[in-house]
Amino acid sequence: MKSLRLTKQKKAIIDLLSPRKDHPTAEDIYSAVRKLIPKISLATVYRNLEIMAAAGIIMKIEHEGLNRRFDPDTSAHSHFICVECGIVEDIPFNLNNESINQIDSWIGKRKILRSRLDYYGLCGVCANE
Amino acid sequence: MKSLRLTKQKKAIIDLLSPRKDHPTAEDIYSAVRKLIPKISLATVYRNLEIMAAAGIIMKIEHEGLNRRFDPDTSAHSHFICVECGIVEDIPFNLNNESINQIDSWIGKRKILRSRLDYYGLCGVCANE
DNA sequence: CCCTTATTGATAATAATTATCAATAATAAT
DNA sequence: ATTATTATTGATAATTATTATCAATAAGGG
Repeated sequence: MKSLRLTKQKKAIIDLLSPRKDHPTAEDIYSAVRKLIPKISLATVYRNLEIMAAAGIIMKIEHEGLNRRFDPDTSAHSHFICVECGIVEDIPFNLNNESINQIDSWIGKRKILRSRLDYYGLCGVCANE
Repeated sequence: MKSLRLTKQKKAIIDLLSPRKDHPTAEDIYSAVRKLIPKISLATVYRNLEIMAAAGIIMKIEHEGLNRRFDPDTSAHSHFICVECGIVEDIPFNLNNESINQIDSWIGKRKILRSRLDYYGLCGVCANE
């Protein structure tokens, strides 16, 4: 009977990620959490981020060209990715379900678990250049 | 005046990719094209795939957990990714623009270049297990 | 044909993530 | 409580996909 232990490492990672809106990478989180637990290992950070993502506590987000990032907001929402500077912004609207309904007849035996709608472009700063 | 030369390597890669519906990786294309040009280098395959994707001749597709794949179909279309076996299927419907319109007021100075709507789930085969 | 420049092939380098494994910490059993 | 059991950690090695390097080759223009 394996139990999931909420270690001080996991707690520190969650506490650190929770308030953030900037979708940090594992490396970002590592350098931040090191201020609290200097001896924490990068592997532990990766490991626990994956475990917590699998448990649905946080969300793993992967986008073209960028390395993996993590988001404390697990609700269905879209991201805007600047192709110039790589910033990832939340889009404050939910993905509408029309496209999902549209493909109903195509689905057949397939089972759709989730969808992802993302936007790529230039952020406010990069658009002025 | 740099010109883009359609070398026999590029031609072989396109000819090979064009009829395929299975979204092969660079490695897949490499092993296939080696039957035509045994001495072709993996680097050449990667290089030319990137060049042709940048030129808009083919499309580069990147999805969570999978390595980069290439698609001869450059039209806007969604993909269905099986989280079990990793197969990438085309969804024969276009992304509707409603979600894009919905975020108009949020856009501000941002410039949206493209969007991507993908579905994750279990394919017909994997759903029966 | 020669000259210039793009492209190739071979290989080294990079970089992010994952695996390994002995040491440690947490919980459970006695 | 003390010991036994099991999960987790930290350190580091391994992996793997992709990118960079660079001398050699090939292509096309004049």
